[in-house]
Amino acid sequence: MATLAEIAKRAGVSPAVVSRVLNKDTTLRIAKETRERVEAVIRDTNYAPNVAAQSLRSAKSETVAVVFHDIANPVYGEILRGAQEEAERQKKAILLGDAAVGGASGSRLAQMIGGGGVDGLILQASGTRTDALIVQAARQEVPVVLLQTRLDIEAHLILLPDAEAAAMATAHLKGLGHRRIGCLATEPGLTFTEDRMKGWRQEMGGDVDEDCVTHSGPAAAEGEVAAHDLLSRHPDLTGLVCFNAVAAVGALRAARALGRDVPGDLSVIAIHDLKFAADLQVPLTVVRMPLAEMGRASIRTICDPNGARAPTTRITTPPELLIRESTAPPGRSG
Amino acid sequence: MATLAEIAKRAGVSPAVVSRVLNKDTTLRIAKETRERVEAVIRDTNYAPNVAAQSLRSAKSETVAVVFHDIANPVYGEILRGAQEEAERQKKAILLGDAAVGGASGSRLAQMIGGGGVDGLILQASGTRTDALIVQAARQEVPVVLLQTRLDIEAHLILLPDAEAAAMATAHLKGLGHRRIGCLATEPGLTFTEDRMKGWRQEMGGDVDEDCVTHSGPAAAEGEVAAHDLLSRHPDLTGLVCFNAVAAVGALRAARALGRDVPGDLSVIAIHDLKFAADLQVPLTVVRMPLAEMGRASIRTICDPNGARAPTTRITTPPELLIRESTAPPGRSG
DNA sequence: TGGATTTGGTAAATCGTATTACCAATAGGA
DNA sequence: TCCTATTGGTAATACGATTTACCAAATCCA
Repeated sequence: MATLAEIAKRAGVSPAVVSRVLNKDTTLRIAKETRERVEAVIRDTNYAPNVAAQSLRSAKSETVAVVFHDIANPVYGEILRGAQEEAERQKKAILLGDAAVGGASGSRLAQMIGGGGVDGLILQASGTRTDALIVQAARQEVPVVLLQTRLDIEAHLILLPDAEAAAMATAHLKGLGHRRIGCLATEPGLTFTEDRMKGWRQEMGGDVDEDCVTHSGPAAAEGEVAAHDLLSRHPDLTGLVCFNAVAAVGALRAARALGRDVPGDLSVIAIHDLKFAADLQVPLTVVRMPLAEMGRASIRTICDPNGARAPTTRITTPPELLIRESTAPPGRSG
Repeated sequence: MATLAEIAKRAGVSPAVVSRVLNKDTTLRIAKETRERVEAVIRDTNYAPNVAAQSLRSAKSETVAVVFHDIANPVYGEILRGAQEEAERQKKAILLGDAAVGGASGSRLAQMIGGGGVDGLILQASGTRTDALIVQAARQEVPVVLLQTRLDIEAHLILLPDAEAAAMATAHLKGLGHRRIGCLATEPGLTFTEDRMKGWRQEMGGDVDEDCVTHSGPAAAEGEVAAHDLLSRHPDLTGLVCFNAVAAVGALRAARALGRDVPGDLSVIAIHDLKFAADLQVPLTVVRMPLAEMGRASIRTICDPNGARAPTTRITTPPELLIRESTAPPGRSG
């Protein structure tokens, strides 16, 4: 394993020269031949600087931690993809955490955050698991970026065009002629849930019946239960806006179980796209969110020295309506 | 930011004592009150050791790099989940790489691998992108674990029960009475492709017609093209074994385009499960692979000091047949 | 020839932790 | 009283890169 000192010895110079050549120090005055000799040794000894030493010296790790609520969630994979992309561009590495399986205070990730091993923390998750991480981050003054989740800590918040997306979905159904439209929302109290509710209400105008709103977690099974209940209580609904596509798959199951044809008897539209949305039993109409852009923005915010200080970023890339086969004009029962 | 030296000063001892208390050095003889005093200062100053310094000193990072071919691939997410789980148990952090968007020689990940910032490298991907990483790993004598991909380098190889899975899928179709069974295989030359072919051939016995085998990449669109071609050439096929579930979704599209009812005219079975396999237009019968176990094994191998030296691990957890609705006894055309 | 610049570097001090080797003071034993 | 253990620590160094301050030798200009 080569060290700076060894390279220096081989090239017949001091370690300082090697370091300054590597880091392109413009204040270094050096003879052309010396530089070439040093560069040659670096090349053919295949030298790479020790990152721990660099990190110790510079108090920077060029690494950012990204913690998800559930890595395997098909919707959020795209955020990670965007983050990865931007990290590559900014020459940062990504330390991955999954709040579902780890991240508690004893975890290596927590140690790294608390021990200066990370330049920033991006959280898509919230809960007791991640609280430990936030505490660590605060101690080291590591900037924190929250995705979609307002918390009472000093952190930068990144939001999606949630109200727009919900409005867009609702408008699509209204445009088709639907009036009695239910809402399968995400968990109450969450930042994005409230924003989407706002968009939905706005678009519904006077037609809103609070009893036609229900909430569920982001799993298909949860969506199924909630939708089953809602559709049983309100057989007159001809449209359903789902705030989460995975939950919407559950809603599709519920509709089927209740013998309601989609889109014949019931139109279903959801926020977020799914990889196989087009291959579902009923190809699902969705409003696609700029998730990759959100991932990119999160890394950008961490890397921009002032970025994490500003309070909020709202992604402005507009959501995209992808019409498939789960929505249609209301039929005989509409 | 607290350092060892500061803690030591506050507690009125030398840094050595603090370090040895933290690391539970049993050779340290210390008065009970002194220890308690030190521990108290550590606690209420909320001290956490600097990881870069530790890493520099110990030449260990407690970090493992995991590089995927495509993070967003719904099939392989489960591997990551398993790896994450085991990493948590072993107190390792995971540095994530995606060969699709980065990982080239200039990337921070490559720098970290080459600079001793990583204790091991797990590769699910192969190709020019990852070659740079392998070179870096070799230089630092970082152990490499390959998932499913035999390469001509010094590395530990982890394999799934590929032959068994293919045999199981084929046997399911034969058990239903199918005889003319096609095979939509993965790309030729790959380790797991060959193993699955072996399992398929074995189970097919004499019934195998080489012209009924085709290959495709792991994307739905690729599977669709290949399957469309195969099914057009061989309209007599009543069964299709797909080596990859994502490609199988494409095959389902192709069957539909050709007007072939699944499972009425054609039974389709695939290797790997999909999150929404049960919600597809035709719920897909699959052979589920122990992917999480593979992820766990990869971390275990890295962490076990002798692990990466042994040449190969074959995961023995048996694949699991999940019968849904894409397979049935051959109909009128069978 | 002498003073000022420029050229081409180097020495040394961090960064924070871990560990080995050592040692003063007290206690114990005869 | 003197010698040996034991107790309870400490001093010093290495890990590898970076950077600031400094400086000898060569060159230039008059």
